[in-house]
Amino acid sequence: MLTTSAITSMYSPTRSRNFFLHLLRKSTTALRPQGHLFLSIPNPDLFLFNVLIKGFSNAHSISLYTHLRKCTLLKPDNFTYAFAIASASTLSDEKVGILLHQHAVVDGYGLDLFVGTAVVDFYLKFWRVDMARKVFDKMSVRDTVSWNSMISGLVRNCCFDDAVWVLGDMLKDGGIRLDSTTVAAVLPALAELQELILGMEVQCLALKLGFHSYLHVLTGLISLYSKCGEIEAAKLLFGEIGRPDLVSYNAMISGYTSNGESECSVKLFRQLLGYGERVNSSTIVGLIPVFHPFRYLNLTTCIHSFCVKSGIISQSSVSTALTTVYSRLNKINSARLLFDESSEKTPASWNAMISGYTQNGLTEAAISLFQEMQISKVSPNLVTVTSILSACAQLGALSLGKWVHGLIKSKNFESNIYVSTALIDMYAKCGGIREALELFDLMVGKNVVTWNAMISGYGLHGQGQDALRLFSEMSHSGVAPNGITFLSLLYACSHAGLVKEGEETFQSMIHDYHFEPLPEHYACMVDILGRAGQLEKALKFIKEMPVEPGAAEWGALLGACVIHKDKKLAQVASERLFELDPENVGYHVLLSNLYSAERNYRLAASVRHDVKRRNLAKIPGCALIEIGETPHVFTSGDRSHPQASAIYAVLEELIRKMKEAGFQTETDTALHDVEEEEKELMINVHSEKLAIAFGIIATEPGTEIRIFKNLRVCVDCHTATKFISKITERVIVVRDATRFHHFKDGLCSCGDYW
DNA sequence: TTAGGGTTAG
Repeated sequence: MLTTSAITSMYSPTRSRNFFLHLLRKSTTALRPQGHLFLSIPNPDLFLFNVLIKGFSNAHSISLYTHLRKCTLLKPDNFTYAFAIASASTLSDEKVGILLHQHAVVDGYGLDLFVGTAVVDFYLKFWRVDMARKVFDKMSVRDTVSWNSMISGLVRNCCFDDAVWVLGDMLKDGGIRLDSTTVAAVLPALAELQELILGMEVQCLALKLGFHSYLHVLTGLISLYSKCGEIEAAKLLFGEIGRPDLVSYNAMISGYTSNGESECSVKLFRQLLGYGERVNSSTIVGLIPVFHPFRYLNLTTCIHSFCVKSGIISQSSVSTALTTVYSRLNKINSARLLFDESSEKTPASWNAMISGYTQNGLTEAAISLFQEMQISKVSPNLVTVTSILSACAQLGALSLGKWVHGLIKSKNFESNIYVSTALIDMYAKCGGIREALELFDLMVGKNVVTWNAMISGYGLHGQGQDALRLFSEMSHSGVAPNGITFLSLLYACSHAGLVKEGEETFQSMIHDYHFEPLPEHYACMVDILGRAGQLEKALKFIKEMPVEPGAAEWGALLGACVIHKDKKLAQVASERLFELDPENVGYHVLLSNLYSAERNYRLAASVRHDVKRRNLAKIPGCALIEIGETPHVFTSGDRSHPQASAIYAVLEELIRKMKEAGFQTETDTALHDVEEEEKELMINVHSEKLAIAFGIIATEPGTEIRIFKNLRVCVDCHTATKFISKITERVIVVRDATRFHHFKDGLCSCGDYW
């Protein structure tokens, strides 16, 4: 170990400076300024200062620099600045580096090769791409290291296009040779951009220059090929490595995973464990996409216990990755346990848990954890707000959504594409289609998800033509549609009763866009035809499908049979459904409704009995209304609300007025085999009617009433709401399980089509 | 040189 006194004794003109430097390089980690021994050296020269500034390369370097300027007559040179600025890059505060840069500029070293390179690197580490770019462009002399710093820094800042452009400039600059670092730096950018051809050119260059077989180059190439879907090429390269290290294993594992070859991925992972290799967080993270609901649960448990045994569970990236894995497996309790046990909770850990909840539909849990996060003084970041917006959208929590929007504005998160897309989706799903459109129109750089969110928003509100118009705009904008785009379009057609347009979209998807329909697309077509009453055509469509029809298609047909009261076809569909998906209670309910409507109570009862026997519970319907920021939830026949008696009185009065205006209770599809009068009573206290009645009490006359319902709105409530909107002169917006209904002046925006 | 918590359909 080299102590400060040792340095002092070594510092004599007789010793060779190179030898001294050599010793220092070997043992800088052992160096700590003890007292001010060094500073007591008589007349230290600039060389010694520079060597020590470089040697420490941390906050001590900055103290030395300050001492040099304040307590000596020495003048810093380009080396001093280069080393000091490089040290400033390791600090958490950017102010020091900016100040040093200013000093260097004043002293005329701002664009020096070494200083410039250090400055570029510094700015890129602090996410100031523009400043780095400015300095780099002004430098008259640049070497391989400065080009490499620029390229790797741009990649770190996710400026992949720029990184590739800079490589192009570097190649044009004839005097500069690229090295293996250059190649390794640019490969991730090419992988991210899926620039396979350019990547192959870079590979050729690496071959020509003789560093193709370097481990870090090969690893970069494996990742490039995997991300471009060329898994075979990646496999070949992996085979070329004699003794792969952990990093190349990780690249190959995640390559298999992202190409859907889960089995290979898991096999390689097991091989890695078999070699007794340590696994790191990247390995686990790279495996995440392998985990689907109920797959590899055993493997997860093994990985988990491995992480515990080897101690890497204490790394927050590992426990965060495992939290994500458990929530992907729908094992949300295990995820929560891990989250609670993790000692160091980074923003990513919070986000993994919050998004785990939203992705499993546990929106209330997501929101309450979000509140806990704020109590813990962890500041929500881009990812947090995106997840919370998704929870708001699912829940219809407009007031929280608006509050989050305010937070986003205050933190300047609006320009992020995930955030703005989630905002559009939130507004659309909470009934604010106008607000959604305003944000959408203002957005620059929309991706396919953004377009999909807006298209499906239109669909949700029954604006089928607008959805189709937006799709044609999308086609002109150069963003390629995906499966979800077509699904959203088809749903938009379905909700708006646009049969011809739906069929055209389906055909265009296959023939113009060469998109192979998935089961969901077929099901959606069945839904379009079936809802429109073309039941035979729907059946024919199912029978002529090139793939075996599944529960989705038959389910859509059964739904249509119930709407159009076709018992015969319903029996055909349900027989298939009970085989294909015996656990699903929804089909039983649909069938029972159909039998009830036909007054065939014996059959209806037998279906219900079947449901009971198998312990398949029907989801109870409930409706939610927000008054101010307080949500009020009602279930059918609910009397638990403090204002229950007032609510029931208003409802009674409304029903009297409705009947005067010609309203007749629709009891056809009610489940129960009871007397007409009694059925009417049950139906009149459906949750949404109670919520609307409360809305009328709790808001000023003329205020729009917004209701959220977990199930599809029933025919009777739909008709009733139309009457109520006219009688009370209110706009009533109801979001049910599949769409929005805007009631006004006795009419609904869905055109009675839902 | 590997990986990373996030948005769209139902």
